[in-house]
Amino acid sequence: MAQIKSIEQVIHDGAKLFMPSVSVDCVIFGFHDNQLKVLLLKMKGADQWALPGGFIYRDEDIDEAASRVLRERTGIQDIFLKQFHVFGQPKRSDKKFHLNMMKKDGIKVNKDNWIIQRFITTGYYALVDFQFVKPTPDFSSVSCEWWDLKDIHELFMDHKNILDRALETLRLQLNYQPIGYNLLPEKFTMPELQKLYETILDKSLDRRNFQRRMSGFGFVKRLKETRQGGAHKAPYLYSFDLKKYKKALEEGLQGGW
Amino acid sequence: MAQIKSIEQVIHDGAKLFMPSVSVDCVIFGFHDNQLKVLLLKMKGADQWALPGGFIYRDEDIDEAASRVLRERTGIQDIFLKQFHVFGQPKRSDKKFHLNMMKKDGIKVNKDNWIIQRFITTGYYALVDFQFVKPTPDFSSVSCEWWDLKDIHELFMDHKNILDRALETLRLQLNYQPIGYNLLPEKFTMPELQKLYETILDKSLDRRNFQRRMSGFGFVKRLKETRQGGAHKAPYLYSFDLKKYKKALEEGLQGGW
DNA sequence: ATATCATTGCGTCGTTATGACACAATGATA
DNA sequence: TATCATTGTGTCATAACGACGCAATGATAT
Repeated sequence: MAQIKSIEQVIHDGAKLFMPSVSVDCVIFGFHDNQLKVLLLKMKGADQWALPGGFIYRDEDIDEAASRVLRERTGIQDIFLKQFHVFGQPKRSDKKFHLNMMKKDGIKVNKDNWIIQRFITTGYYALVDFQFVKPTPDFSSVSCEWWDLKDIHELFMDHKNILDRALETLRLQLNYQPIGYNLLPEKFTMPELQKLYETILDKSLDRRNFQRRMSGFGFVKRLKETRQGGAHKAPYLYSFDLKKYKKALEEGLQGGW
Repeated sequence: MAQIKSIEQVIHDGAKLFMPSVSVDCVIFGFHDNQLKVLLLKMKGADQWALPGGFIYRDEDIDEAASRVLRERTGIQDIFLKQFHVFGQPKRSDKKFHLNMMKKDGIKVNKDNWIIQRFITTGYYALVDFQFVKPTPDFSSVSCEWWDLKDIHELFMDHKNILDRALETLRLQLNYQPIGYNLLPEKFTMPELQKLYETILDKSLDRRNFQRRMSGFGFVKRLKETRQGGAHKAPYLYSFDLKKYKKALEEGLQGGW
């Protein structure tokens, strides 16, 4: 499984290497400066941004394919990753657009080539610790960057729709998946955790009730250190008790937000 | 899009009609005699039961393909249907098994035929009103029957795994999807609704607290009729106020079970 | 040095929701 | 007519929740 290095290679060898008709797209979430971020690729030959994606090798598990894409784009080995939806409308990819894009880039491709057939894609969302990511573009893109969630309005193909669905899934799974654990660094403050919840839920929460409830769950432990350097009172640092966290999530955190 | 009538036809025309590599499988839930039921197919040429499934026509939405499978197996037009997971392990289908099965059935198939390639399948779960279903086998099966959930132990390929995942999804989405509405007949009793919840959650609930809480949500309305014919006190009939039900589900029913 | 001020940590209070259980009403069966 | 499983309604103590008060902290301004 040699890594793909050019569009030409995909066009030439794709049909042989990969499964036809199927792809994966990844919504990679990070959290930094109290903002939810998404990793995007700027595409070659078009002034558009896209979600990182890829194809499935003929003998590769689809989850492993997504995991591989994640590794290649972020440099991180073990990443929290979940499927959330299959996007299978016949019109979701625009053949003419693809052909034009490649033409611009000086690439010749036959009209019945593997790459411009209809694809059904499985959407994955991933949660990463922002600080460890080394954004790396792939063969189809010129750069790979973190975007602030609120600044993303238009994306390649149906990728904005995919992103919106990922966010919706994140919201629904907040009580069932270790979302805080995977998005935050090992040590974090209660206001940071709250801000993460508020961003995902898109609503503000009462600071004191949030603290009480979160503490009540019993899976965050307060450390003896405080976060220094802020302009005000130094808040305590916390970390997750992963064992207790996962146990609590199995049943689902009780109550709504 | 002519309906497929025989295995021979699929083998012969499949590659032309359908997308390669992708399929759908449906876990069709019903509720009858206070039991959760699943619709299964008994396969030709093998003493095994399988989930209803199908392929995706080259110009068909994947959700529509699942919907079509549902229509053909149940005779019902509008069915509640949700994707829940993609099963994409390379080893999930066993080429040799398929070849043997067809051999038994006296069907010749080339080793590189479309049908025995690797398939990635998208699992859907469907909720239907038991009484309206007319179970109908497809080209690959000799019969189509309702099975009691608790009697299903082994299925074709990885279908038992798919079923288990569907059930897990049902459990997790109980507070977010109109599951009661779609599984129960228009009029139902509170004990019936409770039994449905208990079956899905696999735990018993206090009758009186269940009634209080369910009434408190405000989307079940008590009718003036009672269910006659039972051996004991005749319970009141209820029906859903669909508008209020859906509104409540948007935010998710608060609290756990 | 001292006052200012946003932020943090901890607590109160009234209301509501929850789990556990009691008891009377119903209506087919014995 | 008595019996009995089942249904409808209610009680009560406890826990959880939302809204809010207030003092402690520590960087910045005066």
